[in-house]
Amino acid sequence: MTRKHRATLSDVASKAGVSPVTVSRAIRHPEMVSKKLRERIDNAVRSLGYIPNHLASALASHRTNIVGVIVPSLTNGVFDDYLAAIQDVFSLANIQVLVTNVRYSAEKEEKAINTLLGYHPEAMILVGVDQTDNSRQMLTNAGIPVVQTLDLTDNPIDLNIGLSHDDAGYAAVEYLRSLGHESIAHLTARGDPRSQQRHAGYQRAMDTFGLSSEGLVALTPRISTVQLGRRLFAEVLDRQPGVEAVFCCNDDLALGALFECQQRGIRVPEDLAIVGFNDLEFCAASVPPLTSVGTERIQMGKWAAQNVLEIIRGSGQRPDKCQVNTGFTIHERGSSMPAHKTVHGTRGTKARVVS
Amino acid sequence: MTRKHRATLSDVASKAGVSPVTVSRAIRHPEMVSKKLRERIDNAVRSLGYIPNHLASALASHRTNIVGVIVPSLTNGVFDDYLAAIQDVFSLANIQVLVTNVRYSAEKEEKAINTLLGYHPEAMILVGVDQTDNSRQMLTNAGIPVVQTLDLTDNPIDLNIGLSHDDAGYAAVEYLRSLGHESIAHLTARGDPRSQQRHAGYQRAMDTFGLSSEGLVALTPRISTVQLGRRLFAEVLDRQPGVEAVFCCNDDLALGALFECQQRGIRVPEDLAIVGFNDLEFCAASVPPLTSVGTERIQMGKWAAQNVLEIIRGSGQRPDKCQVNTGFTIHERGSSMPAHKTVHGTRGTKARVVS
DNA sequence: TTGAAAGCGATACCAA
DNA sequence: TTGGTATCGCTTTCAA
Repeated sequence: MTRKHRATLSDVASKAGVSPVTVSRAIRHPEMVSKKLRERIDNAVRSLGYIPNHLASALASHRTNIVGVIVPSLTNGVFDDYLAAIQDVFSLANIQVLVTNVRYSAEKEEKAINTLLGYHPEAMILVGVDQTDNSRQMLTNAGIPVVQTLDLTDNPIDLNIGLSHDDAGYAAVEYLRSLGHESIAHLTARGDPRSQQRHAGYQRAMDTFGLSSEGLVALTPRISTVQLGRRLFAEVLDRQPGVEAVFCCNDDLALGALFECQQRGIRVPEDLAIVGFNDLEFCAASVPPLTSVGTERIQMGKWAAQNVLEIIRGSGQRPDKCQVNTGFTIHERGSSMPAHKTVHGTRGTKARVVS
Repeated sequence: MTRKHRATLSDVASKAGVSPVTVSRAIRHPEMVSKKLRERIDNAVRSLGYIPNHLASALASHRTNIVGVIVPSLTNGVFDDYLAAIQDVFSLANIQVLVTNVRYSAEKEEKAINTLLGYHPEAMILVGVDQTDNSRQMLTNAGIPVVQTLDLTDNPIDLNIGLSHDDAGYAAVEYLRSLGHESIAHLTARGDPRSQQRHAGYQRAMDTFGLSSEGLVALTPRISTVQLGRRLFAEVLDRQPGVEAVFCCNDDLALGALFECQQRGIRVPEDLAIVGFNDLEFCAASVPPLTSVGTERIQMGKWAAQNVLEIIRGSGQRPDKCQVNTGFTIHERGSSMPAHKTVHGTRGTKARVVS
C-alpha cells in the first residue's frame, strides 16, 4: 500500500491518540514518556512505517546531525580508508556524513562547499590546504569547525592535521641517495597539489645533493593510473637509459614503473630502485614488493572526526592542539633493497630507522 | 566577521528593502523579478554571504533535490566510476547525491535506507538485489523510484539494471575450457553476493563440463586484496600443483595470483592461465596483461540516474524498459592467451568473439 | 511585478 | 508525565 504522502508525526499522534509532542518525545527521549503511551506510540510508528523527517527535525532543533566531507578523488585507494575512519567515528554519534567528490578541482570544491553549507552541516572536513579565497570566506562565515587534513599550512582555516609533502618528497630522494643512487627519476601527476609538493621536495633534494634532474622528470596532467605509470617511466627510460632509481608520486605510478621494468627485463632492485607513495595494500604483494612512503590516513581521518565531535557534542572545548603533524614512514621493501627494515620520519624533518 | 547565526532570507530582504518572497523569487526564478530589484537583492546576498537553507527550502517545496545511493564498498576500484557516472547525471540537474557505504552488510544497508529515507530523497539507487524484507518494505512505502543495479532479479522492487553473475562465472570457465584447460581453479570472496553467484556459475560450468573442482576452490570471508589473492592461490598451488588455470572473482585476487606465479617462477600464460573480473584499469597494464570479465558499470550507473531523472523531473513517465540486462565482456589478454582478440557476451547467455 | 498569509513537519519552551 | 503554542527558514498560493 502506498499512501499519498508519507506518515508524519501528527499521523502517528492521531493513530496513538496522543499529541504530536508526545510522539516526538517518545522517539527522542523515550525515558520521558510513560511506558503505556510509549508502547501505543511504538505500535503506531510501526504500523504506519513512520520515518522521522530529518529536514523538519533539523530545521526546528538547529541540530542537523550532518557533517560535510569533501574528497578530491575516490579512484585511487587513498581516500577509502580515510573516509571509512571518519564515518566510523560519526556513525556512532548518529551523525550523517555528506561526502562530495570534487575530482581535484578547486572550482568544484568551491561549489561543493556552497552546496554543502546549504545543508547547515555542523562541521566540515576538507582535504588539503589549497582552498580558494572564496571557499575560505564561506567556511569562515559558516561559523562551524573546519578541519583541513592530509597537508599542513601556516595559515589554517581552523583545525589542521597532516604532513609536509615537501619533506616527504625530500626524504624519499634522501633515502635513495643513501643507497648510493645518483640518477634519480621522478614521475608525478600535476593536478594534485600534494603531488606537486612532493615534486618540489624531490627537486629540493636533488639540488641539495648536487644532482641534476634533467630529463629525469615525467609528469602528466591526468589522473594517474598504472598504465600511465608505465608510459611515464617508458619516457624516462628512453631519454635516460642509465637511470638508477625512480620516486613516484603515488603507488599506481610506481606499480606501472615496475611493470614497465618487467616488460623490458630491467631487474628491480638490482638495475633499478623504485619508491612509491601512499603505501597502498598492493605494495606489499607485488614481486618484488614496492618500497613506499606511507602516511597516517586513517589516523588523520579519525583525529579530524573525533575533534569535530568533541567540539560539537562534547564540552565545546577546542582541542589542545589545533595543528598536528603526523609525519610519514618509508616502508622499505624489495623494490629498493634486498634487506628488510623500515625508515620512519616524524614531523617530516628527520627520518629515522624504526626497525 | 562571524555573525551569531547565518543570514536568512529575511535578512537579505531587509537589507535589500524588499519582502522575503521577492528574494526567494530572485533566487529561484530571476526572470520573474524586475532587473532593478534583482540587482539590489544580488548585492545584499553577496554582502551578507547568504546561502539558502536547503532544509527549509526542501521542507516548504516538497522538493528535496536529494537522491540516495548506497554502495557496498569503496575500497576496490569497482564503484568509483559507477558513482561518478551517477553524480555526473544528477549534478547537472542540481540534485545532491547522498552516498552511504555499507561495506557488504545487509544489516547496515537496512539502517542506511532508514536514515536516507529520513532525508526524503526523491529516488534511491541500490547495488544488488539482496535487500532484506524490511528494506524492501521501507523502499516500497517510500513511494519513490528505486533502482537496483549491477545484478538481475525476477522480482525487482522497481527498476532493475544489471547482469547475471552466474552466467558470467559460467562464461569465464567456458572460455578457459575452450582453451583446453581442465584443472580450473577459483578464488572467491564470500560476503559479496555477486561473487557468490559467480562462484555458483563456476561450479555449474565445471559440473556441466564434467570437471572436478575438488581442491581447486579457495575462498575467504574477508574483503579481497591483492595480498589475499596471493595467499589463496598459494593454497591452491600447494594442494593441486597441476592446476592449469584460475578464475578469480575479482581483479585484486587475480593480480595477487599473478604475483604468486611470478614469485614461484610459474609462467603465465604458458604454465597457467589467469582470468579476473571487473576489468579494472590495471589489468591492461600488468605483465602479462590480465584477461578479465568486464561489466558495464558506468553504463549501469548512468542508466539508473537518467531514468530516475526522467521519472522525477521529466514527463513523469516510467521508462519503456524497467529491466535491462547489460551483459558482460571477456577482455582477453596475455594472461590467458598470447594472441589478441575479445570475447563478448550479451544477455549473459552466449559469448561471442568481437574482434 | 510585488507582497501578505498560510503552512511544510518537527522541536522548544512553558503550562497544566 | 503530557500538551499548547510559537517558531525554524523557506515556498506556495492568492491578492494587489
